[in-house]
Amino acid sequence: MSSPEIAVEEPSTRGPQHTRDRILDEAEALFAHKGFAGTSVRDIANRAGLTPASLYNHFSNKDALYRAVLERGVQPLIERLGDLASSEDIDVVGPIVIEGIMAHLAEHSHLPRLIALEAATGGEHLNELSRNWIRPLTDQAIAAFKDESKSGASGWSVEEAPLAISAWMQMIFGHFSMAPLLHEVLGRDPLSKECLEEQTRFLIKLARVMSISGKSIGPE
Amino acid sequence: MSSPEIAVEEPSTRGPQHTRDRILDEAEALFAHKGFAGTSVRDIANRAGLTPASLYNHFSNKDALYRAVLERGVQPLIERLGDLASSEDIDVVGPIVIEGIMAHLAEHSHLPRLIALEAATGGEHLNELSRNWIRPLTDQAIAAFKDESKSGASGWSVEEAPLAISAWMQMIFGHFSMAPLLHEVLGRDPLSKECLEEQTRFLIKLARVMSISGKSIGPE
Amino acid sequence: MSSPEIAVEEPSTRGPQHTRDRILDEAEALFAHKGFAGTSVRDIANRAGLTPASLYNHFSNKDALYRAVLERGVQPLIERLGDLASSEDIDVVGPIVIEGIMAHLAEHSHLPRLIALEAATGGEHLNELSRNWIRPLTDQAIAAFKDESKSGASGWSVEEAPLAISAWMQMIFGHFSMAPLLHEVLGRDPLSKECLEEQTRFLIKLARVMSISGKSIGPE
Amino acid sequence: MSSPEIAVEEPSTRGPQHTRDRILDEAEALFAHKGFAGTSVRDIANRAGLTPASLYNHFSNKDALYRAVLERGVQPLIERLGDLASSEDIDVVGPIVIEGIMAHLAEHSHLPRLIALEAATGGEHLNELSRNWIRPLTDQAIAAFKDESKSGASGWSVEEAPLAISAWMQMIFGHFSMAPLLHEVLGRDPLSKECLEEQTRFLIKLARVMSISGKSIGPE
DNA sequence: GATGAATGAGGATTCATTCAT
DNA sequence: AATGAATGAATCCTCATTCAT
Repeated sequence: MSSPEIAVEEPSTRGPQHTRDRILDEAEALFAHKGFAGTSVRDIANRAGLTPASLYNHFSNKDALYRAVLERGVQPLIERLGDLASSEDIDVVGPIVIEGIMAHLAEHSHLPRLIALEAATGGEHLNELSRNWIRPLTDQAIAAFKDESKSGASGWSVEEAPLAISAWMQMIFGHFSMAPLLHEVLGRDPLSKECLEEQTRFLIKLARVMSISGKSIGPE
Repeated sequence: MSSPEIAVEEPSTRGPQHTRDRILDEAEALFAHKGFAGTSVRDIANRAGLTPASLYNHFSNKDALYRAVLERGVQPLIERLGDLASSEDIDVVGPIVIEGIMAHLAEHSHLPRLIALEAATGGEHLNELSRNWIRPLTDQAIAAFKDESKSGASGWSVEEAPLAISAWMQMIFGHFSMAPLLHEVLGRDPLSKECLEEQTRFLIKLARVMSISGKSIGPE
Repeated sequence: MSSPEIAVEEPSTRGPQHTRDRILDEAEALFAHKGFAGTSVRDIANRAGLTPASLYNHFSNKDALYRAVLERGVQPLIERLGDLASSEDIDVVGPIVIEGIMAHLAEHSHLPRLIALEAATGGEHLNELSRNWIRPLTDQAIAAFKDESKSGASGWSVEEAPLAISAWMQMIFGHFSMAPLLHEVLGRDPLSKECLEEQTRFLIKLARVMSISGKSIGPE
Repeated sequence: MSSPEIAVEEPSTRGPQHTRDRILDEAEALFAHKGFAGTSVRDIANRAGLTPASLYNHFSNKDALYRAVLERGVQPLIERLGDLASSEDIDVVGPIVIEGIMAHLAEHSHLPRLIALEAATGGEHLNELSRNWIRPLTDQAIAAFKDESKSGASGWSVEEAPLAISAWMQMIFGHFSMAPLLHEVLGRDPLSKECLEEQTRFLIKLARVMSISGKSIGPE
């Protein structure tokens, strides 16, 4: 139940760095490591250098804290993805998007785990999480995929769009959310710089394979 | 914290069907839905028609119960996979393996969620889980992939084997472990019969695409 | 909480040696080591090679078992003491009584601890314990002491009889009931053969000192 | 299991008198009456006017609480004894020491019972109890006794020092630790003022007898 | 903003005991 | 005579939360 590797992001500014942020940092790390139920308010508070009672000066609830963590973490991720994806030429943009996502997730590796936990358990916040954040994104991606498949260039049918997007989501998120398992199974830390680069290259290559070769094959 | 949809597998034979199995059934469902920490022994016991105290006549611990759930669930899965995968012609076997896995997971959809939770949190049992069950499987799959890539047929290099296997793992497991999220995002239940069939067809097609077209492209 | 040194008296006749006695043996040892509340029926049963349920075929409750232990242990002790003490010439008998008591207690060292626990806590059974067993004994001893002091030989007054008897009781019982503490404090095991012999000699000498020198001093 | 006679030391100042001390008071009384295992945290808390949960704001453990009780009780006792015993002329000081100890124990009669329970069961804390508190004291007493016996004045040999000290310890502590039993057996409350005075006089007399008459007798 | 103290609800687990087999 | 399974009550302790200071 111990998880020693949880790093304090900015230990330099211990006192300031606005308490609220310190709480959010620790909460994010703990929620990602132990899930909502497995994380105690006391743990979060103590790690942030506070009494549990003091924490309630900043967040009204454990639940509100959790939501705040989710929002603070997910919002910029989504924005970033939105920025990256809102372009035209998929062939050109694809690699850039993939690289961008991977880089961002690498720097905020708690998030995919957080989302994976929510996704698997169907937690209470899954609803707003999916409605507010993820759904807009996937809708956008699905639309883009459909555009391309309609043009007949890819070899994938329009109906396959959700499946393809889902598959990509899983491959990208999975690399981070299952990092502890992959580390044990593959013998390498998926979050290490080189491993991330490899994975990024692999995904880019896969994207190319999927988009090009679909043509020459046709539906089944 | 709501979990209305948890089904009792065989409500017909309430009394018999040996208590121990009833406990394991309920525990599996609850652990998969709420995680280890989020699941109370009382809940499991009550659902199995027992007092918490009685449950301790069958399992010495919440932890031991969890391990038993894991083992009972994972072992046949792994065996099944092993059986399926131990054959020769990948082009022929591939689809069969994929169909087999998908069918099995569909019938035991708690497992992927259970594993995803363990994988994300790096729980205490992750170690034996990976060492005893998952690692043998991935090692086998990686070896098979390497064989094929060495023959030069696939267009993938030997070094990419772990990445590919990892990707496949995530796509297959992800479909189940993120089912609640996908349900919300895509508007369809990933566990519905038709959705499963589509997904299976999609993965088979993707496998074909990857193995054939890799050739005509080469490394990056 | 472990107490490894608890010996099984007769491991030769494991099966037979009438279960009931095996239970009593283990119960005596455990009650003496951990007190009534600190001893669980399960522990006793398991040590006796039984299921707790089976134990209830021999004793109707934990309490009845405790009483049985007390009785089986105390009765022969008291009888022995009674035999020893029912003689005339204190100067001659004294040493024999002391030796006898010490020898008996040495062989049943659980008893003094058991009694000390009851005595200190004023447990529920203290009443019958004192009324039925101890009181008759002390009354007898007090009477003997009074006889002697009346004769003017000892230098102790009649009123001091209870105090003297009490003191002797404490010295003799204390050597056994505080054995664990004395072991730590004095660095020697009070139950070892040589230590017992020393203690016996010391007490005999003390008895002589008390009975003789009282004369030459007088009441304060 | 009944313990009707437990007195609340200072019921006057119920609210204040710092909660922590109230807890310690009640815990001391209960531990002494029922032993560690027989005392429930709930009981202690309720008697101190608290919820069990609140008690944990003051002590992290039942065990920690027990240790605190032991320390708070034993420390001043030991200090007192140390003060009393650190003087020169045994013939003069002896009575003063005995009176001092008896008076102190009379006012803190829980302690001897507490120690007797630990001593009899060889509890987990016996080790530090003996090492930190009791051993220093007995060592000092033994040294003093040896000094005297070396001077040839007492008639006791140096080797008998531990036995003598042990005997005295048992007589003094025993009077309090076996108080409930003695009350039943002797028909008088050993903690009553007159009984205490008698016992004190008796012990002083006994000390005189031992130290003086030893001379004229010699070793056996 | 921070905290010590308080608390009701609930956590896992053990207890002594029963009963059908 | 022995046992596996069941249970209500009690065990110690943690939880999220509140409130006066």
